[in-house]
Amino acid sequence: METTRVSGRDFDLAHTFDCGQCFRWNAAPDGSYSGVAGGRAVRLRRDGDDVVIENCSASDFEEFWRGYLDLDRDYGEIKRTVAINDIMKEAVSYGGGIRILRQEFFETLMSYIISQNNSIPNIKRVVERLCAAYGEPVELDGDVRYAFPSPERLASLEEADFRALGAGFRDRYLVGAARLAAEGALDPVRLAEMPTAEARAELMKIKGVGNKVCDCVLLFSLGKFDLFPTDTWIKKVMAESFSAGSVSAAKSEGERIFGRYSGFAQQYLFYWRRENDKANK
DNA sequence: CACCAGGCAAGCC
DNA sequence: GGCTTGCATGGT
Repeated sequence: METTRVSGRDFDLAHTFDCGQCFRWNAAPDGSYSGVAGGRAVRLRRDGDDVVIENCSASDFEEFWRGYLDLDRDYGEIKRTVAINDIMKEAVSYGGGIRILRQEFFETLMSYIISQNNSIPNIKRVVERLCAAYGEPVELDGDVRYAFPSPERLASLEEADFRALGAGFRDRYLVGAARLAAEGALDPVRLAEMPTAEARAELMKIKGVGNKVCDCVLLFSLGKFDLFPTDTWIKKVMAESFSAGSVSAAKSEGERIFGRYSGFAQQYLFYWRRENDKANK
């Protein structure tokens, strides 16, 4: 099996894949993580100071994984810049191995529509069922995995099909988004080139996409790092530690303070606050 | 049994 | 603009 070796500097597998940004990566008992993206299935394993990507050829790496894993970015500089106070130092120290994955646009859009008023384990279940039912099979270690389905494939589904996967009331949003994407009305290249505010206005026209889902899609798939997605956890931490008492205040404060690094700061805070809550229960 | 989960749209003011 | 309510489903 072909493997590719990369630097593990500022790159921790658990931080990156369990920080809540993605829904299709799973830890094995040995600490490795496997997942599917870009129509490719791989396993990642730490080896000393390196990370080894299994089932990854040199061309797979250059064409896809280098960008997906955001390996050309200097996270040291980002962490120094966002560590502006004790809370941020704590959060950065806790999740210092997070990298913001550059996920595929359509998958991210559909996954975050599913995420609304839902729990992370359930989001993962529904997305996995969607892939198993309608995605192309991909092999890893003799196992069959499934790629995220294309817009064209999902555009042929009805509300009842999404409902059957456990999507609940989000079924009509998913139908609408899949059909828009299949029509070519949502061009990720064009959206990525647009200024953040314009891209937001464009995405928010989709039923089922509000402020938070919109910001997550733009941050986690199109590299709009100047956004500070504000969910229930970020609302909590911004109220507790930055005296920003409402969702709108939390978002505008976060973006004012962290600027072009808002998305990184948000993810350190989210991971730190949510994991600490789990630990204290 | 309630209550919550990486929210949102619609209706109201 | 901001505030309230209903919403499918599964877990605690």
